[in-house]
Amino acid sequence: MINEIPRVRFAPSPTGYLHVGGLRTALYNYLFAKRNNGKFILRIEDTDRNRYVEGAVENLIKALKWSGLQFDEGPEVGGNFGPYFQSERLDIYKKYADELIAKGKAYYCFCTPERLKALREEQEKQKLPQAKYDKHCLYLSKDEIDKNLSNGIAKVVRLNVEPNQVIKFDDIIRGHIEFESNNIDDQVLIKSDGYPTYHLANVVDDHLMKITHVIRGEEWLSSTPKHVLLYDAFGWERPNFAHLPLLLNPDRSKLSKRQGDVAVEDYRDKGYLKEALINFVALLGWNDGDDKEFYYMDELIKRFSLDRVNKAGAVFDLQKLNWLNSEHLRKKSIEELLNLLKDEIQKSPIGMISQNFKDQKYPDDYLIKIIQVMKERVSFVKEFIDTCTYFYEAPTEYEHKSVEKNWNSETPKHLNKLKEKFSSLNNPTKEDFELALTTVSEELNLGKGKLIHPLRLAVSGQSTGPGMFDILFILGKDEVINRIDTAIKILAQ
RNA sequence: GGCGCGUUCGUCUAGUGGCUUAGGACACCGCCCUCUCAAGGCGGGGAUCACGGGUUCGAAUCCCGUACGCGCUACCA
Repeated sequence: MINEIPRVRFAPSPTGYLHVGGLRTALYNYLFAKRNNGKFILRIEDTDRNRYVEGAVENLIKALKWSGLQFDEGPEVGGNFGPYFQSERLDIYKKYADELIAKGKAYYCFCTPERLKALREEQEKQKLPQAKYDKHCLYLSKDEIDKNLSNGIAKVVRLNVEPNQVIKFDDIIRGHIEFESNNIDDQVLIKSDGYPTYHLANVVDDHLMKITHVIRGEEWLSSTPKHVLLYDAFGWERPNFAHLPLLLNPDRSKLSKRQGDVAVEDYRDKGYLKEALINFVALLGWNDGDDKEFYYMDELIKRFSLDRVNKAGAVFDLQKLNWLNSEHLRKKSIEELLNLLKDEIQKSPIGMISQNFKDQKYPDDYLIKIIQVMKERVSFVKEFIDTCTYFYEAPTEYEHKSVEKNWNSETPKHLNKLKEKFSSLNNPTKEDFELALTTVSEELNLGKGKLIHPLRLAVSGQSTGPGMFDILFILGKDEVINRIDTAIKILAQ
């Protein structure tokens, strides 16, 4: 055990998408593995045939890869401990279930769903502290069992929980925990369709796959004693357990679909950077004991430790995610941003932008200028487009409030004057534009602001944005003059 | 109902018995900067550390109880 290399697994059931809570669990497993030179394994827990979803595994793997959580063993990449789909390991579970039955640690149960239901109702009526299976089939004679078996009567295999035991284990995050076996049901291990339940499958697989640390959500804490019982029944060494606090909705219930987006894919599609999502989710339940909040994956790997994982659940706070997204966006190089922006423009639903891009009307150096002036003003890549569409298309409408405030009967005259001055410029720089405007303001004996605001509105249609001379420079002389002309025409109406 | 886990500003959290008049971040508010919007800088409000008892010279920190929240309680995972 001492020099064993750590092996951890992320074992989701394929529900169709990767839940952000699952992402956090996967991330902590991944970080733990990388930090300790161990292996990160992906295992698909697809033992519920009623919940089969087409394409779910592919989506899951895609989302995991997008997030940067590359697994060392699992579907597609293989490994020495496969298969990594539980649905392909049925014979293994059967073998171990048989072993348990032989040892008297498990038994066949032929009770019908109807009997079970009636039993539960009866127990409820009697106000028994907890509803449990009554071990009826444990006391079937050998002959009865054989007869039922040979007659093909539907059966399950149940764990034989001995009463009056105290089940103890240690959790890395929560410390020592005890359960009384009297509170633990004779859990079904093999369902009547021959598939195992989670409880059997995860124990068998974790043992066979040599998992050293079981790092999973807190919702599993209550069933851990069942797993412990299984390890003990098999005579296997128990792995270390670490039960992570839950991710919560704003109302502090378990994070769910009904109260917002829960799929990693949702966040990806909304334009969140994977770096930001990872950074954010890492901080939901873990910190390094200092004030650092901005992390890249490699830094997380260096710093992560299960000892510093919190016990209490954490609310998924979008505002902080947004902030981290803008932080990560700003740290990106121009080249990276250029590629991200180009991807985004192709998808742009605004006006002719996407088509113009395909017609190569936005050369790289043009986009780079936009990025340079907008970088400090955006939180999402798409905002390089939709908060400053005027860089891509001439404005077709002008912000109403700003029109009222900044355009008046004098404006056409001022704009004309500016147009004249700009016309005389030759390939003007930002400074040339500024000098020209300053000159006009002196000639007109007006404060610069009296010209800047109306002009900003004329060329951008908006009252907010980067420095106005930056806008002029990026648009270029001809475009600026065209837009001034348009504004003058509109003002004449 | 039973069992388990949890509880520090609205949110994420620091804090592991004296360094704490409980620190940081997000969000919010104000000021500065300024052609606007951001960014940045400065400042502000905001936590009787769930509550009640102990232990101790001293407790957010240790113990007990209570309350509240959450999770589990399936032939789901």
